[in-house]
Amino acid sequence: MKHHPVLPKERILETALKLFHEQGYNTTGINQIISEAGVAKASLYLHFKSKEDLGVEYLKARHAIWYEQLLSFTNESKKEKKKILATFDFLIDINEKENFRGCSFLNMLSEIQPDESKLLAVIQDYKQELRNFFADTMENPKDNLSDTVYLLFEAAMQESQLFKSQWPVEKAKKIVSDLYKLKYFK
Amino acid sequence: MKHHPVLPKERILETALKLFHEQGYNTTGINQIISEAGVAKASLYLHFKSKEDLGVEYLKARHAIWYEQLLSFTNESKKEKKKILATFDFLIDINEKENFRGCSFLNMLSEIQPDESKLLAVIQDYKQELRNFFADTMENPKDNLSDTVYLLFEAAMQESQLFKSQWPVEKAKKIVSDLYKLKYFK
Amino acid sequence: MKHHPVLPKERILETALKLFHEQGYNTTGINQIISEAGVAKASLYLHFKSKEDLGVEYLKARHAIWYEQLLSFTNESKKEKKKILATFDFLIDINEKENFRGCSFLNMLSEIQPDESKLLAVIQDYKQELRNFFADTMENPKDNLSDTVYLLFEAAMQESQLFKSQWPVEKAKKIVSDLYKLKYFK
Amino acid sequence: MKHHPVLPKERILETALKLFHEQGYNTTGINQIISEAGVAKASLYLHFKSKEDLGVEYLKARHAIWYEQLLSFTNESKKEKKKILATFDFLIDINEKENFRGCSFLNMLSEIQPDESKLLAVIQDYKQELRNFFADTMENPKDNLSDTVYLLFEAAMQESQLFKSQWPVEKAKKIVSDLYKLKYFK
DNA sequence: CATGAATGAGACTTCATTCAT
DNA sequence: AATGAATGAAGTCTCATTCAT
Repeated sequence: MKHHPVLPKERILETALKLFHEQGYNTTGINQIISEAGVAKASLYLHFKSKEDLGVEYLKARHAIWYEQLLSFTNESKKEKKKILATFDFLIDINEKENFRGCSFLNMLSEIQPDESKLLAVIQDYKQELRNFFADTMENPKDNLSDTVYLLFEAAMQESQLFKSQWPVEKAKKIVSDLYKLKYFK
Repeated sequence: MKHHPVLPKERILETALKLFHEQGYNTTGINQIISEAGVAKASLYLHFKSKEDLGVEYLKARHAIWYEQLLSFTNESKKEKKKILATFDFLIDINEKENFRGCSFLNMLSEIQPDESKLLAVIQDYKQELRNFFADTMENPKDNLSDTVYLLFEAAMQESQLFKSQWPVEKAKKIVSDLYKLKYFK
Repeated sequence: MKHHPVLPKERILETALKLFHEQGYNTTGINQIISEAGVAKASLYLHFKSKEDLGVEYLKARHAIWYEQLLSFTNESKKEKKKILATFDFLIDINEKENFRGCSFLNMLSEIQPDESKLLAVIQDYKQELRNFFADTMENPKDNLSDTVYLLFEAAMQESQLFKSQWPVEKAKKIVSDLYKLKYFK
Repeated sequence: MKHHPVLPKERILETALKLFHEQGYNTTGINQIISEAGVAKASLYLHFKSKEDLGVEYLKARHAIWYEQLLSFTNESKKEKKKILATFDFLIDINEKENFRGCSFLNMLSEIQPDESKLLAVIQDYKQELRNFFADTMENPKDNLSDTVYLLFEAAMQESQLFKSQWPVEKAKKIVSDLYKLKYFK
């Protein structure tokens, strides 16, 4: 646990990234983080004002990674429908790689208290960004049809975590595909 | 804190019902529960083997209440479409009454660890029951179209908790209504 | 755990006999006893005034069993030396059967507090009885030579528990045998 | 309870040394230790991983003190016989000073469970060291005669704790003295 | 910049005992 | 004679945070 090449701050964030996602925010204690990061306790509080602050940085880092992966899936196609359907392929991929741990942001949402408003604001921002992504990707801006996809996407993530199965993703993908055929999205 | 009229076991469960739902499972300690229930600590462990066991009983009680309320909304109509749309009215009602605390079951899902398998099993059971409810309510059994509604319903709950707003429910309800008009559900 | 043929009081004592000896007095809780005996908690306090009282009854019952086994070994011979040496054979036998749990009385001695005087008195009585047994078995009353055997016997029990090995018993037996040859015991 | 001069870790160990020896290991709770040491609970767990670990440190510290006292008694003589007999004088002294609390190591032996293997290993080590001390002190290595003394020494400690009396020590000492006269030890 | 020591508050669980039925 | 419910006290251990160095 000693003499890592990277800086303490990075090690802390990396470790938090792993543990908060795998075990949850409340379940992961400061002690486990510093122990696995190989860092002194005071060092954590030197770089992060509080656990909530570390939580915020965790969400930021997680968002960056998550979003990049999403784009790498959607950027392979030019057509709207293919781009949209590719988002569900991304979910299948991440479910497999991360063993159905679901959405980091929704998971933290369930854990936070009313007084942890910083965390809530960050989560809302990133989810709004995802809504915007779907809206921007879909050509027809009329009537927020993109939210249909957004809601199905969110449900797919949540339900595959719940049932530890890919069926919700596959079903959501099929629903979206059918709706395209039905000209639901004009 | 003394001389309550009801039995200790009931007081414990009632208090847990309130606190687990309002504050979350991990955030709510055994001490707060017994203090607010006006009961000795050993009394809790007399009636519930562990906190996880109390959590299971909480989910059972919550399910009973929740499901009854759902049915009271859907039973007001005879027609399928109206029944289905009424489920979203139920969400709007409960969001308002409970200040957007979202779904007890999904919230707990985010908090539990792999070793708390009893809790996961209970959550999965109740969600499967909800899936079955939609399937049974919708006449056309072909192709599990009912899961479209199920997924939108789940997303509506989750997203209204996230944004502290009714728009996801209203949007989901409109989507379902439009799909009926489009003959999506045959 | 239900509908045993024997009386509750007997079941409690039998269970305590097993558990106190195997696990120790303080380590064994009242709850485990009643659970394994299949008896209500109040039933225990109906038949035994307190845990200490149950402890006293345990020592009595244990003594009866232990002493009977000891006599069954010594009664096989008529000669003093053979009788004495047989006591060590008894130790070897009981060590094997009970997996080196040592002496119930000395074990409890280590656990009791100054205020548990009833237990101490019982232990002292039974150990004095053992001293008397050696004194009565050995013909020559002069100078309490029997205490040499008593002390070696006690040490053999204690040390075989400590080292989880029969060597202390075998060594003690050999020492006594040698002393006989040396005419130490006249 | 505040502003003690020595470091918390030392105060904890000192207090444990006193309480474990006087009251026993299981009977002495962590709460009493920190209360009498004037230290926060978390401080105990900062310096000692668990109660068992504190128990190990207690045994180490106890051994150091005990052994030093033993040597101070035996080092006063050059001759083997006098050295050996001095060990029993040491027992008489410690019995008096410590009010017949017996041997810390044997007392803990009676309390520990099979899963507390660290403690058992430490106890066995120190007792083996004592065996070696007798073997090294006695010139004639033939036939492990030193174990005769070791066993009598152990019994003397145990039995004086049991009977709250010096007679077992005095008797053991006399036996050893007689054996020297008998040329038992060659 | 980095650290190990120290802490108050609280986590979950079990103790031996009593009481009303 | 027998029981299950109820309890105050205590059990071991961990929480997020601060401070002097």
